[in-house]
Amino acid sequence: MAGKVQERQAKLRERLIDAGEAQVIVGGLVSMKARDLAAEAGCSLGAIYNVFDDLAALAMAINARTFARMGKVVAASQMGTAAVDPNERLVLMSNAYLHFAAENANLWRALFDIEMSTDTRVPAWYLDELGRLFSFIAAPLAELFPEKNKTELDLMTRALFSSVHGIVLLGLEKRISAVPIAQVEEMIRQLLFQIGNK
Amino acid sequence: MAGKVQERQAKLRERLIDAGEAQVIVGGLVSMKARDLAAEAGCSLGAIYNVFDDLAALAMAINARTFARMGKVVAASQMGTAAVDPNERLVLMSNAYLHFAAENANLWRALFDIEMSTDTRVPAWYLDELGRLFSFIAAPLAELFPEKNKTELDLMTRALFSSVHGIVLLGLEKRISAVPIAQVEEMIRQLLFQIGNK
DNA sequence: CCTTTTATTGAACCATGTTCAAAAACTAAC
DNA sequence: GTTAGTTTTTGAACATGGTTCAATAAAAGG
Repeated sequence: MAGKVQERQAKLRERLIDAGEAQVIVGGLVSMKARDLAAEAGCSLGAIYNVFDDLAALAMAINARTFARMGKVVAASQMGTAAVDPNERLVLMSNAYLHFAAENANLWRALFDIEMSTDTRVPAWYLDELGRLFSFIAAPLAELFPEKNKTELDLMTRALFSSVHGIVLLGLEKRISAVPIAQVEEMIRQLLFQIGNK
Repeated sequence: MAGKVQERQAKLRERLIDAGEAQVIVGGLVSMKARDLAAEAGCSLGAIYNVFDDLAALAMAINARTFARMGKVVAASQMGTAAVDPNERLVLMSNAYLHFAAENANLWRALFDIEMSTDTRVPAWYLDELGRLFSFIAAPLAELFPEKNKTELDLMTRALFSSVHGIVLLGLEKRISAVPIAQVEEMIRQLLFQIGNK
């Protein structure tokens, strides 16, 4: 049986991702410790490094899961809304983003905690997922601004995503701003309706 | 001489902040190591802990400097612009913020790297500086929206700051978006002019 | 001077990511 | 089934780095 090792390692990978995810949820990325993971996943300390290059790689595997989950949530917010006002579609999408971030605060933060730790390139799937997110935004925007070309729309899409991201980011930062979720929603709604008002 | 020790410690504090700041500039907050700081500041390892509770406290002292410097830059962008169109004033301010962030990337990032590390409260001066930043934004906004009350303006101010912050944040994240500064400026300009268009 | 108090020091402690020589498990050949 | 070779797994050991604290030095008081 050639695939026996592969399979066992795949199982271990899974268990480590599970354990890591659980830990990130309760204590954030910084609380994810190699020895705890090994204990939780029922493997030796070194075994982690048989299936992941380092803990950053494990963190990225967790991020892949989170990103996929978030993608589904954002996509779901647009299901059957083709006829809905584009502005309102953007609000629905942003609220989906906000609520995902609020309900998965530590996992969501981990998504954007990749850069400073290592100097490896961001993996392709990450940029792909981000691209998918952007395309969700671009669709209603294209309806709102049919006169804009691809480049202009692209810039606008990034600007809008970044803006909503910023509002969610600082809105969830209890330490700094401490705004209730409903107010964050209101900020997003205001921003998006201003944008739509040409 | 009673103040002799105080004075020597104050000098050491200063040297440590200098050394730490220099290190953050070149390698980010994570590259700031206790032993390096001691060597650079010409003191023993333990001496750091005579003048700072821990490295997080030193990081905060560096942040205090950075924040003050940034406050000056933003304030300067508004000097003598009382007669200028409020929209344009917001653009000037945001561009000042953007350029400060771009030219002081690691120091600027350190400003927002306080929360996850420790669970101590954000110091008062930090919230004060942030409040000052907000009030700079609130002034042109109040001109643009004279009908809004204090609460509404406050919400709008936060939303706007967060939006610009988000655009700057992701715009500078070379790893993720890789947008030239001029395009980031363009994003901010578009956003702000949309906001002003009632 | 000697004593007491205060400040400074850096070796040691602890936590934690990562490695790698040795052990274990597995495979193939006979 | 046994041996020899190969692959996988292991966890003790290493490297790094923040923090502490007993020991030392400096300062103050008498």
